[in-house]
Amino acid sequence: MSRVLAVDDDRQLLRALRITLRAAGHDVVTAEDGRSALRAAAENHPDVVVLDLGLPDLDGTEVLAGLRPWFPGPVLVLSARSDSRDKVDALDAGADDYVTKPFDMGELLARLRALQRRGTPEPEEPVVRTEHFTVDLAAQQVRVDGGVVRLTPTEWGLFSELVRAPGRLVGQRHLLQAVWGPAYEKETNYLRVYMAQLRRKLEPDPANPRYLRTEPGMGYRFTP
Amino acid sequence: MSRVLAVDDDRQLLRALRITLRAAGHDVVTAEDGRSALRAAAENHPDVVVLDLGLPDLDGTEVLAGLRPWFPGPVLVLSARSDSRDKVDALDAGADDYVTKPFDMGELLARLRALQRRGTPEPEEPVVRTEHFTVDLAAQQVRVDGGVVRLTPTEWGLFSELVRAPGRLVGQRHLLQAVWGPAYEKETNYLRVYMAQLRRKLEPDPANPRYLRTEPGMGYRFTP
DNA sequence: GGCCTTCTTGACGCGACCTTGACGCGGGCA
DNA sequence: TGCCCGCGTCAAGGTCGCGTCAAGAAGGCC
Repeated sequence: MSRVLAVDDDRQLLRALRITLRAAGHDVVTAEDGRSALRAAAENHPDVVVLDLGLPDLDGTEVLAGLRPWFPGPVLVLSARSDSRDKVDALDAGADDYVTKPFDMGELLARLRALQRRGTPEPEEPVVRTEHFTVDLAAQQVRVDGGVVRLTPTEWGLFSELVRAPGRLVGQRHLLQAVWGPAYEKETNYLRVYMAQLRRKLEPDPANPRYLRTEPGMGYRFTP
Repeated sequence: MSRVLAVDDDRQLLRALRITLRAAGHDVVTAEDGRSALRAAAENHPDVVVLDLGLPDLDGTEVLAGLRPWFPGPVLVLSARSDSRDKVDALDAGADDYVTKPFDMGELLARLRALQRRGTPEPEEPVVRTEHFTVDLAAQQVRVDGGVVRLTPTEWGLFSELVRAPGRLVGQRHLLQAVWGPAYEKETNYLRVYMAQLRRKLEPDPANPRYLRTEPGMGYRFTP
């Protein structure tokens, strides 16, 4: 989902962080001291940083100071010190959140979610364009020559499955299972009927399909 | 500097908050329960909200749910409960930070600074206009041809869910879960009844809906 | 307590969608 | 050359989902 740089000199905690973050779907990079943390951040371009304040070589605020001028993403600070002055210093040095050890992993993940929610407002706009039509996967809408074409639920299920794998061959078993369910893996005639309908609605020349190609004996392929 | 809405039923704490925040240069608005908090937020358009979870009338997450759809700014939650589950729930409900009572005022101010420093990346339009009516998401009000049209709570819940995703298809399961709760995911007849009422109130020609379109078998779509 | 609004629930007709079967065509193969 | 399998096309039947109406239940306000 996103790349996290985790910095801590406690190897056991670092291992726990790596496992937890990875299980939550993050790509994890680690560092055990301040200098390597700054180097790792510059090299790997993480989306978010989890930073322990008590590092052996640099003070936590120094790492923050080295990070902040160029790193725009959220920084969550971990610390064993619960004194308010430490929190204020870290937050004013550029940290976005401050969690005192020991902490609950679920809470850490929730705070990371909250930070990321604010950080990246729009993840992406999945729109696929071809010469003849455009497909908006988020809005579930297809336009042909500017006009909106309505697809039935089954048609959309089949079509979106193909559009999500542009240029790639999608097996008929995979399509049948994705749209109709595992019990229909043999009903290849369904595919024929609905592919014909899709071509009639979308292809400029339905008899000679250009975008929705048949791979005999294998499956179908969407070629933008 | 900026306008802060502070919500707490403890008048003494509320007074301390007002004094501290005002000394830090903020414009302060206060509320003592959930309903007046939502009203005050809609009327005063604060930049940031400090919200106590233990309110007498509404659960804290309900206030968050009422706030989040249209309020883009940061929300800092105060609570006497230090259980991790409470924190995770509040953060996932849309809170940006969670501070347990008792807390240090300096830390609270530092956390508010950190939240405001990150700013509000979502400049979401609180007002949606069409040729026939205008929707004010903040004030929860709809005007048709200049006249105010009253919507019942359920009608508004359904309608706002659609307006918040203009042009996008919203699945019936999503709508049912958002308005009635997860236990009602199968009651599609609710959708039919209330969509008919909304069309009767808003559409110029309810028999041929122009803005609230049906996508058979999938859901509904608001097209501005 | 009585009135009003709002929500829930059921029934019914209609149209669209899914399913199913039949047929023709073309390529691979003996 | 004749057969067979896979694909495309078409049409018809049955089912399902949607819109509509109305009546009963629940809750708030005077």
